[in-house]
Amino acid sequence: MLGEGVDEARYLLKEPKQQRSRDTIDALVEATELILVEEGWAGVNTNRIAERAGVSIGTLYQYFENKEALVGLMVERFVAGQQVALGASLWERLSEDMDLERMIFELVRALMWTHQERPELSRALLMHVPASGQLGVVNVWTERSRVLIEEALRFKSGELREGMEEGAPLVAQVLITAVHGVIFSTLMSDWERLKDEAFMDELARLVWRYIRPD
Amino acid sequence: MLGEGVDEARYLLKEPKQQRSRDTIDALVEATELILVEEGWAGVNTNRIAERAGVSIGTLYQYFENKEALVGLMVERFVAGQQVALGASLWERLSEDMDLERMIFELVRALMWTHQERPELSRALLMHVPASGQLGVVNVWTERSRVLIEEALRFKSGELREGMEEGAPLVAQVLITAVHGVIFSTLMSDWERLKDEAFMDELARLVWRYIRPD
Amino acid sequence: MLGEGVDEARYLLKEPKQQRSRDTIDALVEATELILVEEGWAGVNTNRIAERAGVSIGTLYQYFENKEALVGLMVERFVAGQQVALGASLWERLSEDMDLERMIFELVRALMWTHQERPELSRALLMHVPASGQLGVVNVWTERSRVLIEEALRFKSGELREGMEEGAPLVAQVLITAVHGVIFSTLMSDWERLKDEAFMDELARLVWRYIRPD
Amino acid sequence: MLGEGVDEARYLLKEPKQQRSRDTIDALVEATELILVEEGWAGVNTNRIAERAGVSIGTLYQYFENKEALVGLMVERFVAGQQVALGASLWERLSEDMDLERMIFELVRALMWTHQERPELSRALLMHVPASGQLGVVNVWTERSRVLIEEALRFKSGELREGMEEGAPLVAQVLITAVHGVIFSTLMSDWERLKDEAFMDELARLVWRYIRPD
DNA sequence: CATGAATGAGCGTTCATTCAT
DNA sequence: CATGAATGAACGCTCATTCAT
Repeated sequence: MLGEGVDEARYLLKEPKQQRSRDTIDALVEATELILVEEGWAGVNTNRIAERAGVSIGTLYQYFENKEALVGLMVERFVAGQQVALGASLWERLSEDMDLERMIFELVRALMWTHQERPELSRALLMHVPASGQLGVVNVWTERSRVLIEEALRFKSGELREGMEEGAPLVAQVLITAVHGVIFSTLMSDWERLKDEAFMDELARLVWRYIRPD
Repeated sequence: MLGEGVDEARYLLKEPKQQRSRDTIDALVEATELILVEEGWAGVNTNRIAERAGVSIGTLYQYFENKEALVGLMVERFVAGQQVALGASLWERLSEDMDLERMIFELVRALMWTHQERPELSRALLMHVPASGQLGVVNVWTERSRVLIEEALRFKSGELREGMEEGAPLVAQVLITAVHGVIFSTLMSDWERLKDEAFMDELARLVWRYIRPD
Repeated sequence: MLGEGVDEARYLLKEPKQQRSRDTIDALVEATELILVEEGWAGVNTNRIAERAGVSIGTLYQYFENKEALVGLMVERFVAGQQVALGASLWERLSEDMDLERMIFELVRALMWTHQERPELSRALLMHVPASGQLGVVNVWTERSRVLIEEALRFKSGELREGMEEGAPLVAQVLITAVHGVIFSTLMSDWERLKDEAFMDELARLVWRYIRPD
Repeated sequence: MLGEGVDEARYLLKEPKQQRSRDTIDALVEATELILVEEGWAGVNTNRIAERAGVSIGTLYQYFENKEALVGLMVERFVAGQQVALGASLWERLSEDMDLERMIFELVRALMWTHQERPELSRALLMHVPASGQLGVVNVWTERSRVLIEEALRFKSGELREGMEEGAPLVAQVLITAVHGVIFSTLMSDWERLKDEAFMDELARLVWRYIRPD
């Protein structure tokens, strides 16, 4: 199965039982995202978040122990959402009879595509969240993607070059490191290029040439 | 020529004329670095910087218009220092009669080496400084490295595969994007691996297989 | 008559008619006591009281106009309880044919005994509740005890020294002031000593030597 | 020697070097006292203290790590001031050729006198400060007074009744416990009586009759 | 009636910056 | 020039209380 449930309770002081509560929490998380994107990390403060979410500051603290927990949930939701999107994208793009080269191209497109929908948020999170001590995010993000890709590649190890006998795991690792590395630096400098097909293909080619037999 | 002068005046309220002023500025910049590395961005505040530098807060504001300017100079110096180091490293490692494959390996090592001397500072800057609006840093860093590498590769375009006729510029771009991407994500997750030779060689192989003729 | 009815209605928004209401009120008062003893005055907040009492915050405000009223009732009940205990204790300990000296010793023991059952609550109330504006408590407490004692001493004025012709009222005043004074300062510093019999006897001796004939 | 130096540094973040700093600290401490007396503990908040002291809130936090430290210094100064006053008062009132009875009367007057100059502050501190966790204050206060009195009584043990052979220490203990007890409860109920000479004399008589030979 | 989600004034504290000495 | 005392806007957070359901 692709994607896994998110343990939101970890970030919440009490489980929301009514729809009203859930709406409040959603509004708070979305306000956090919005402010982060529009004003950067410096603008993210609890009073402003509450105001923007249309609730009082007291309400925020009914559901979240502190600012960190709220930001944590936002990040968690973002990462989880991207994993779901990645899973769905892979499901659509891949078929078992594809050869490895084609598959690599599709994997790269799928990976980049997850950052195209809300590139400003991807970027803002990448830039700002580490600064607030949520370093693990990037790692979790990377690790979960790696697992998805490894699964997708499971039956293709026969098409790898010599020296890559360990097969899918290693390819997944290389692929994810290179692709995420490129995504990260692109997000930081010129995120429009993430939508450039030629750029994607070039990146896929980088991976393919690395793993194909000589 | 490798490396270019740094326009420090851009960050300073007045040009330091005596050695004493220069010492004060150096102390402030170094204190900023130290605090950033030891306590993260959250610990970087002007009062603490001044205290650690052994000067009064008033003195800090004699030389810098605001906190941003001081941080800016620190970053600028760091990037410039790395460029000089990279230039020197390339100068040592490269010779004109190397073939392209060997050169790629040396280039990758040179690029990674610049982050090995003060990896905590590289990492801290990457993680924390963008958050304070110094986004350009990474780009400047990347761009300057790209120029250095392009220069080094100038006469090797004959050894590239077809489809890379544009030669050195493109290779430099790919190389720098991939390598920096990997460096960035490694700094964020597991910076000890930056010193792992096998890791460096694998990265060089990635690049080499991308650009070599079929 | 020993002890008088407590006017609980003064603290309640509406008279509880069913047992269920009375249980709710009791639970709230007891939760308040518990929290005060365990966490001090700082821990006493209405949300926590309601939670600990197992009712909703809204219910608390159905019965009490505000926090002060709830605390007031708790204090009132405590003081009233102590008066009843003191009355009962005197009833047990005293008999009409005792001489005054013996009576003094028994009175002192009775007074101290009322603070031995829940010394932490006595202490917590003494320390924390005045701070919230319930100053009168201590006076009421003292005054009611004085009345009880005065009654007990009514027929002993013949055994007093000269200069104490006013008899029981003055002795009661001195006794209560000295004993409560000592109880108060002992509660604040070293409440274990309240159970020390030698300590009680010394205190009784203090009073006795004061009032006895030369 | 009567009275001992106060370790104010324990409460301050940095030693005040200029008169200006000392004035600021004094203003803050006095503002704290004033607010405590006028509005009770509930009115004591750092913003108001700063405002009333005529300085900015930032200045308060230049000298005090937190609210507790400021309150601590105020209490410390008050207790120390009272000790000095008590010492001076004893010095004036006592002479070596006094008999014990006279001495007891003077001691009681001296003890009560220290609470007559600023009875509202004595009372406010007694009522409010314990509630904020500074319980030790009362004990320190009592203990220091006990030492002063013990010293004053040093050569009078010959005039005690049998059973008080331990002499001065025990008398000092009894005296201080009874007198402070009475002072405490009087402060809480009717502090005007602290100035009532007949009341003082009655209290002295209580003590004297306790310790005198039969 | 009971519930508990929501409110918001106000608290303790921080830190970039100014300015009298 | 250097100093460091002073400033004050703004932050994270609490808790007594209200009110729609």
